[in-house]
Amino acid sequence: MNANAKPERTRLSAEDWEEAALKLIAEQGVNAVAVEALARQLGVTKGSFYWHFRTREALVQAALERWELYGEREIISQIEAIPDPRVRLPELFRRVAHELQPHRVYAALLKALDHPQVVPVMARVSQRRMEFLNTAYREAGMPPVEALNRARLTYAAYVGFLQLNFTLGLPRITHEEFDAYVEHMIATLIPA
Amino acid sequence: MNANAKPERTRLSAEDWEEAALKLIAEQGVNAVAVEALARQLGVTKGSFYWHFRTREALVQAALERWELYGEREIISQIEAIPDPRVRLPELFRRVAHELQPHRVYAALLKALDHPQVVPVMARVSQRRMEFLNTAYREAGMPPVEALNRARLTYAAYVGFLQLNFTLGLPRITHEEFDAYVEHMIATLIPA
DNA sequence: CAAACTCCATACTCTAGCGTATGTTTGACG
DNA sequence: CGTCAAACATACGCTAGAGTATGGAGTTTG
Repeated sequence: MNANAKPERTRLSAEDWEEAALKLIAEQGVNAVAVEALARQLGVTKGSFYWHFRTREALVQAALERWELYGEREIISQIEAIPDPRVRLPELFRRVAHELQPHRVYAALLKALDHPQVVPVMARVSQRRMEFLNTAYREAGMPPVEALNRARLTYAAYVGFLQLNFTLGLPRITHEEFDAYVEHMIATLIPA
Repeated sequence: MNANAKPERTRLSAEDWEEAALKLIAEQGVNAVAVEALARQLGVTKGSFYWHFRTREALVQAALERWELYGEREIISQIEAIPDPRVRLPELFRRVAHELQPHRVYAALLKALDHPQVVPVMARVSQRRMEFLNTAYREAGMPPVEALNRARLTYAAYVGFLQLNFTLGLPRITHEEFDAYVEHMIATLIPA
């Protein structure tokens, strides 16, 4: 409950605020990003905030852009390193399934789609990921039109899963059940 | 811009407020449900509202329960009337795909999943629908475990589609493309 | 070491939106 | 046609949270 989560840096930068905002978004959603609350959490007051940002909206914007920029480099590059295209997709499914931490922000943003600022960011990110899936399916030997639809379907299933299991806590699925579900997805959505 | 959208009923009931709230939810989300704004829209003032409801929260609750109760009777009963189980699923897909009006509220609630009141409602509704899909797959001849996973996958795809195309306005899909996508879903998710 | 800039505290204003208190109209019914 | 309760108006209080004004402490630089 204390305000000293971070090792008590003496002075803050704009990036510190953005990181804190992102953390708060992941934990409590975009609406929870209030300047005074954030300031308390960082051990300072509003006076600090309004030196770094002109408005609250500016902070949210900066945090979202930061997430869009640095948030998803890892997985995609890891997957692209896999030579055989036919191994790539199942591997992608399994890795995404088992590293659910990076998806926290994405899930939080999904349920904050009221907010006008998050819509364009999510649109861009989702679009890029779907195009990645699209080429992955084509490289696995699927004809173009079918690949596009399959990419849409796959990504919709991903988004829907986040909503149904992260946000809604539908009847808590067990680990074994979850693994079985993932394998079922692979069997259903990836061509033999 | 005038306040006389409805044929100017002299006096209102609680149900009128609930309906208006639902309409507002569908159009602008749950957060837009403010009592003074709603009152203006109905041509009255707050004084009326606080006669019918004890609090704003009570209105939202009543509106959600109303939606949960009366909102989805039609489609399911229509589908259950189809005798052949193997025709049922494709038909369900196509009808759901082409009557996107009733899904407006569901989509609006999906992006309002911050709000604590909507979570249990959405959990119940989603759960029921997934169980409906589950039995549908079993009756179509699919083994139980696979049927359950396929139901999860199908419903996740549905939810994700709403998010990606309603809320985010991803590159506006054409009618022909959309029909092709639906047929692709049917071919992929429903056993031959 | 003094000027100048960066970072932050304190104290304030302003607005939106919920809720309350209390008076006023309408309409059904004896 | 008077009565009483349902339905509404008006005016107010209250809080949360964004934004402002201003001054001071800490750090860098000439």
